[in-house]
Amino acid sequence: MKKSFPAASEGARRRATLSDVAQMAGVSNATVSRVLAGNYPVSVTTKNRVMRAVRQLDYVVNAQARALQAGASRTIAFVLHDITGPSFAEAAAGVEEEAARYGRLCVVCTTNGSRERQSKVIDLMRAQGAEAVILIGGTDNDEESHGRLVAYARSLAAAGSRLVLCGCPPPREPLPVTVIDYDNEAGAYAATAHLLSQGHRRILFVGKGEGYTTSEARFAGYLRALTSFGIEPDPELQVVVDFSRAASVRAMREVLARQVAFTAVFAASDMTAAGCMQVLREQGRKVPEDVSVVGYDDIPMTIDMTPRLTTVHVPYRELGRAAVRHVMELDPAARQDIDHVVLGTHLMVRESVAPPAVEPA
Amino acid sequence: MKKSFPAASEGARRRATLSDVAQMAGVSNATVSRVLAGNYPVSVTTKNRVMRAVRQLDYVVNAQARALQAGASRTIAFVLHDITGPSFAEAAAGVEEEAARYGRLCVVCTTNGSRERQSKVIDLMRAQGAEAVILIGGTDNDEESHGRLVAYARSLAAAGSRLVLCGCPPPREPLPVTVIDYDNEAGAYAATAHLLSQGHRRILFVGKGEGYTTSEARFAGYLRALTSFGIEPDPELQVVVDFSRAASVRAMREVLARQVAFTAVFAASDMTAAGCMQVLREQGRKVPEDVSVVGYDDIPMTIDMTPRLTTVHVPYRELGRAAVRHVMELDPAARQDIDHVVLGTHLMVRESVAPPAVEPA
DNA sequence: ATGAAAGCGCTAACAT
DNA sequence: ATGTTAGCGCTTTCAT
Repeated sequence: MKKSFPAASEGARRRATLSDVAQMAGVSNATVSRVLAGNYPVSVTTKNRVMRAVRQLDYVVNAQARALQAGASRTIAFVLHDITGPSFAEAAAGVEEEAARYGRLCVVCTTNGSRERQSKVIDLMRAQGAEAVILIGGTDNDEESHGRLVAYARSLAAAGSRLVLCGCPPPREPLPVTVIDYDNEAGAYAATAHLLSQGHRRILFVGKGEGYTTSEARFAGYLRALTSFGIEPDPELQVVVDFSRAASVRAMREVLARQVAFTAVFAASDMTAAGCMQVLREQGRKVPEDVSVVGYDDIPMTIDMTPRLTTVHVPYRELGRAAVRHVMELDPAARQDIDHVVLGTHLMVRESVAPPAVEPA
Repeated sequence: MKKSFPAASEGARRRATLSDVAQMAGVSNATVSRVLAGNYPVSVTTKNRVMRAVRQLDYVVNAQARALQAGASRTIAFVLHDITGPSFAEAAAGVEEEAARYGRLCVVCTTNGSRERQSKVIDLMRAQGAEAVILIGGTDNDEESHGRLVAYARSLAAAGSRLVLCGCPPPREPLPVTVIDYDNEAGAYAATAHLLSQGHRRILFVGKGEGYTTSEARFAGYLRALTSFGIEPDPELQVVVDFSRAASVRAMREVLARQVAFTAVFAASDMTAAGCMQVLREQGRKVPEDVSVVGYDDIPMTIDMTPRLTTVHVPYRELGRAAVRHVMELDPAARQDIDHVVLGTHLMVRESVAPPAVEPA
């Protein structure tokens, strides 16, 4: 005997309000509010009556009404290109985790790298009254992007919110912004130096994305390591591609076809490394016997690659956490300056690097 | 000369309201509202004056106020265990993508599998007035879990919202719920049948999570395939573990230590498969020459595994999209019944399966 | 074409 | 300890 349930058969019933509770409990609105907030003395008997009504009506506050009255919405916005990227997902987890700890809601928006969509999202978040808007990922390193960032920071600040930049360098001018960065350059230096100290001299850099901050910093670290080992950088060894897997596959095929000589690859991201390794395997070049490979990001799948990928660990989860924590703990009075944090990176040595093979005579 | 910017130096200034705009433009609130909504005739000159004020004040609506007035909040909630799992991330992307298409905001909450946290999150979402609450992932298959789901569905429905279950079987009783499922059992059947048709007879099933819907359905498919090939299931070949990588590594080591004989592994998830392959490799067993392996989920990293993993493709992104679409397009009047959709799964044949090696004489 | 005013659900000051 | 009331920012009748 299936008994149909009243709620559904009545369709979308009006949700219970605080007044409903008050009426049922025979008290005033204020009393109900006080019972729920628990920040004010209320007699035990009334409290019980109110709580019974709350349960009976299955009442929950209207967050909109509360936010309107409070003038703040207890939400954190997280804006990224694509939640599917493992490193972004990791950062998102950090943000969500920490937001939950502070009792904040976490709104996620993706932009697919579209500037237009980014602007729209920022406005949406201002409309929401988000306490912070966390932008993750490197940015384009041109005047126009910088200008947009400045505008975002200011309009957000003017509304009592705060822009947080994750994983990109701080703007050059004073701006009400929090920057949680990690040491991209040092990680790249360490990775390259590792290769050099194994004896590699011709190291292919794959992922020289021009005008993109993350990419530029990694490339800079590569260059610095080369220089400090007294090696002249060779433009032929610098492959310009974005961080996508597909792009690196294409690029790597092209490099191999051109017969460029190299004994090691420093891929600017693990995805890039995955693409390179696929092509190397296709062409019968063994990693690390024939070619050593180092990646960047230390995404979880690196340990399932064969050989396990040596890569630069980036603390993405902590990046997300720190972003939230900094905003939550920042004294709103002291908010005008740039608030800049740099997290460390370090090399994870695994199995994709070996000394270069001796030249066949 | 660094000019300091006014907004920041004044600290968190009050954000501009519609009244501010009205005042600056010298019109009434109603007029501003109408200009912004664009759903009402307004003279061109007034419109221009209003728009100028909007730009000058950098005004954006207060979403809370609007939602309060409208009685609806244009947000979709997405609740999952852990955003870091590649398949969940994929589904999340689908939800976000489709939500954006409908102009909805997407709130993400993780529960880490805690029931307590799940309840809290549901209430939070009721408070937010989310139009839909999408729960993704299998559920425990016990009375208590079922009871919770019933309660969620009803209280959400009572508030004009809707519960959407993604990737789990529909509840046994009529309930105001939308279920977007995929054919777990058929996928498992196909995977197992593939192995069987290659000649494998002793197939290890890793990931028999007891009382967990996803796991049970996959196991059922395995069993059915065995039966239809006239093979007696062997309990020794059924390994009980959750879907985590770490658990499968432990389990696989234990199985190998026990010297259980098998020529193929059907892992109930790709993560499980990754763990199994790691252990197999550690112990010098080649895939697929010595042991064939099939996974489940088809997460992106499967193509970077060596050998590339043969696995069952699950349309996670479409799952997320369908969840949103169904709620958005459902006539609220027709909302009482269970709304059930089943998406298909199919086998992705790659390189981790080969016929079993001939017994060494 | 525009304005005045009520009210969405809640909290907090101000009574009592 | 409890009630009354104003108002958060917006949309939307109802007037004009």
